[in-house]
Amino acid sequence: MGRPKKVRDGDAVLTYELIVTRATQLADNDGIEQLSMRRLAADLDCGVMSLYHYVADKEALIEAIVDQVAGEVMPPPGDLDWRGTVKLIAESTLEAQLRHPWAVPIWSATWPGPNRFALVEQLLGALADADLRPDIADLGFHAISNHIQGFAQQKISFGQLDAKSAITAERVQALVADADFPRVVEHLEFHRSGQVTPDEFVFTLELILDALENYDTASS
Amino acid sequence: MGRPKKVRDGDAVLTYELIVTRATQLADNDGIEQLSMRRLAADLDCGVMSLYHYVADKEALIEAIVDQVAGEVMPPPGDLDWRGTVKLIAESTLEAQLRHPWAVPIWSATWPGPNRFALVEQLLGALADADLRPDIADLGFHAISNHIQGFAQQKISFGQLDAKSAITAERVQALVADADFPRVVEHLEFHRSGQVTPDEFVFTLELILDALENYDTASS
DNA sequence: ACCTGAACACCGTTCAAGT
DNA sequence: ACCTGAACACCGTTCAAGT
Repeated sequence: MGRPKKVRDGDAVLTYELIVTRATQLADNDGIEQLSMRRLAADLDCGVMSLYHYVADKEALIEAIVDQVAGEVMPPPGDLDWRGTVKLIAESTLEAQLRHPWAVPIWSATWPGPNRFALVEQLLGALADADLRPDIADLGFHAISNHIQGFAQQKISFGQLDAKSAITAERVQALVADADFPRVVEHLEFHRSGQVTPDEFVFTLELILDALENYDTASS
Repeated sequence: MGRPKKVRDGDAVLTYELIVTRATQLADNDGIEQLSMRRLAADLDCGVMSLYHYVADKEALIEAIVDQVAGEVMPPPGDLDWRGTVKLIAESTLEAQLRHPWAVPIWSATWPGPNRFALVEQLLGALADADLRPDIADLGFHAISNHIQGFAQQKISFGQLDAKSAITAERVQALVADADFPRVVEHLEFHRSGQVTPDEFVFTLELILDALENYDTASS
């Protein structure tokens, strides 16, 4: 009788969801390079090896927390046209990624989990509604994905530029002082000064969608 | 008299270039996760700590080998129009990245070295020749960069799909069997079957360049 | 079924010391 | 200037053993 399972902190028991959630928080707070099985176990107040009953290895854990982020993306309502649907998916994905910057560089390099597959399914579905030529739809899917991915990475990189990090500030200084790459310096300044339109994300996205639509009508 | 420096393997002496080249080879052969300071030192037949006289730390080494890859990109000849220049830069960058797949996921996440800055400078220069509106040029720069980056990652991911790796094969099987994501499965099949046009890379690139040009002429 | 400590085979890097 | 071994503070994971 009584609980057969070990009880800790009231009713909390070691769980796949708990492990993944906690690991995500750890990555959010300290960066993903600080996430280790040992630190995670210490955080969860359990033995290191207990984790391996819920997760095959560290790689699987990383895949799980990336998919956790993918799970934060809002599913689009069903009553929008395809362009509106694509736009909502893109914006929501970007927001989720910016909430968890560590996920961005590994997003496309890790095997997708169920949440990310669901996301891809939604985007492919929206593009199917556009009735594009199959190869144009495929190209569009990748162009849109790349745009989201690249914009998130860009935002993160430029964000670190203005951050407290004295070492990058020093490096930017060196770059400007060298004067070997005037256009790069100008480009950095362009971004730093906030001259870039605040909604460049959807602006470029619309440009992509226009190109897809135009190509299709032009050739059919 | 005689050589003041320690000589190993005939005339070979420990050198920044030697270290970076060797590290790149190690990453090429065994993957970047196998690249450690200790293995690199063993490869170079020197003490581990000797490396630290040429390289600040492992992060600096990683930046150096990514920049080594950027250095393989062919500089475009000066007598082309801006579209031709952009196309050559893009193709040459893609080729270099596919020769060193490990560099792709970290490419945009690491601080650029001189070779990568030179590359950015060239691309910005080509776009400057196009006389686009500054914000369109900026957007174009990122769209083109994202396209190269995303296409390389895509190619690598799908490449690993057909590779010997039994574990991904198993996972694709599971995905198909689940039938939860019919469009994803269809999309995978589309790529696997080689239905995708072989030059989708330049095709999409041209679509981007068209969009840039069209937007500019339409609004000026 | 769930949990675990000890042990193994690794890491990057500091420090103090050699030539 | 260039090189280095020992030591420190970590890693992920196997294995054998506990409840």
